[in-house]
Amino acid sequence: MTANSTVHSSNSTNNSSSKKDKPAKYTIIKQFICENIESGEWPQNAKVPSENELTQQFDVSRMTARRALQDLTEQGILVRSQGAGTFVATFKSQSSLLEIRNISDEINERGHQHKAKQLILRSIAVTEELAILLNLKNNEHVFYSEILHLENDEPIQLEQRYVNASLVPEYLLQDFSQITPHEYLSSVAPLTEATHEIEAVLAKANICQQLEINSSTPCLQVKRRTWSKQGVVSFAMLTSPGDKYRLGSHLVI
Amino acid sequence: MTANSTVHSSNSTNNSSSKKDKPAKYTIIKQFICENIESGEWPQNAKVPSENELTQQFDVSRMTARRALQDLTEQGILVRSQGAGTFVATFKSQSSLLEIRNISDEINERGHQHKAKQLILRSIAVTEELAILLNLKNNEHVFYSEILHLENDEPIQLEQRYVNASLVPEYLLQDFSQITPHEYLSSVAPLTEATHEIEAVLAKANICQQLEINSSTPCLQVKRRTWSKQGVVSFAMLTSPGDKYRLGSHLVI
DNA sequence: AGGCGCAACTTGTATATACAACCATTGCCT
DNA sequence: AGGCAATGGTTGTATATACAAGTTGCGCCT
Repeated sequence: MTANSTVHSSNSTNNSSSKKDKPAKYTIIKQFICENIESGEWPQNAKVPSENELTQQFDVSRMTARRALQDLTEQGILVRSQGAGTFVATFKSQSSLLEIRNISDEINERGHQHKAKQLILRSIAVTEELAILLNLKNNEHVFYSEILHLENDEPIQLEQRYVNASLVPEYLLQDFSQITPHEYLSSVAPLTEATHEIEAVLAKANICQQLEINSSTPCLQVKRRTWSKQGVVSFAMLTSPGDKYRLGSHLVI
Repeated sequence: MTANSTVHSSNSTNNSSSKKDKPAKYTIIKQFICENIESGEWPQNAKVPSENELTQQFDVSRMTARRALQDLTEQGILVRSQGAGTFVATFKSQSSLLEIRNISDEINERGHQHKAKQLILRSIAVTEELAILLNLKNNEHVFYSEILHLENDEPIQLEQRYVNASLVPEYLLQDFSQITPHEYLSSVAPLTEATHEIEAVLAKANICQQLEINSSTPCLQVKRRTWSKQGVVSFAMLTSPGDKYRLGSHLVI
């Protein structure tokens, strides 16, 4: 059992600093540039230091300075022109589109009444597809909830949600007629990212039954994956009758 | 398919430009990777060659191979994990709502061929509804265009567009089998803002006929109003069969 | 059989260098 | 004065190298 020597295992935390938060050099340069733009020091169309100037200023190689400029260009913050220089972009694409909204907020904003009917709430077996969607590793569990949202007592949306159980272990204890899954998840694991796929489909028979529509009604189906810092939190499939519900978004370019 | 004189392929003419197009080495590697993914050779989650393997395979330096992988990672096509390798991303958003995109670019990015068929292009009478939508004052004219977009010769989207004639007086002179309305409007009056409404509907009979679908196929219908500095430039209604087209978006919060 | 550590591999960061392509300005020549 | 060529500065592409940091799996040892 090798109890003789103090097991200075590789995990001995020999690091003096509490966290190894030493940022990369190019991130420091990026911050420097962003701060100057934020503060208005460098207005739109202003010329920013060239790669060589940054190289001297920060005592880094040209490729490092270049990477900072390149990253910010890909973010749409800077514009580069071969031979001319690098400039602050004129349109700062602050794409505030598609904030992830709670359907209960939406309904309330219309002055209508929102109710939620919890149909299913349980742990389920992990299929291969689910493992990919939620980016699961071995032996992680998945919770499943099915909730019907009502607007003035009319079905407006069926929410089928798969949740990474290891990230949200107490999901099954919630009462989703009191709080929506979206609200609960946001409180437990704040969102950092989301992807949507939007399709027009004919819903399956069981969904049609819940939504009280006939099988030929076109439905808007949104598949939404949400991330927190820890990883993929949940995958939700939201189905709404096309004649009762629509999506809206506003994009400022 | 009736051979139509107004049909324009933006895929063929674009790539072989008159200039000498010696592509950069890293773009060749990117193409190689994309082709393998497109063809299904490398399915989702498949491991792609490491930087060192690409270095040998293409006889380039590691930084060049790296750039190819990096670029595709930033496009969301690949996923990289330090120590583990590079893999084909599980989710590739089909189109982004976060930027207002040209359907021809979308189709070309999928490696498919885009054609546009101009059905209608004329001045129309101003209804009250249109006056509200386009925020018209007195005696302003409206142009109307109807264009069918084809992906690999299959109808993919019907674009019905109303344009503020006083802001874009030369709209009727354009040939929209050569340039999409979106491209033309962007060049004349750069966008500053846009709103979308997304619905699932059953399309009207004449639209179904153009899209070559039957009347019970659910369609995704996007209504888009776009602004320039001068005001509302155009209102477009984009109708696509739900079984051929979907919208995607990626939102970083 | 099981746990542990090490080695091999992979990606991340960083430097130094070289040349090509492009832009804007300077200054010369007509 | 006007046109044109040279020049210096800037970004784009590419290579070679080095080390850090993370993952995986093999194999030794207990």
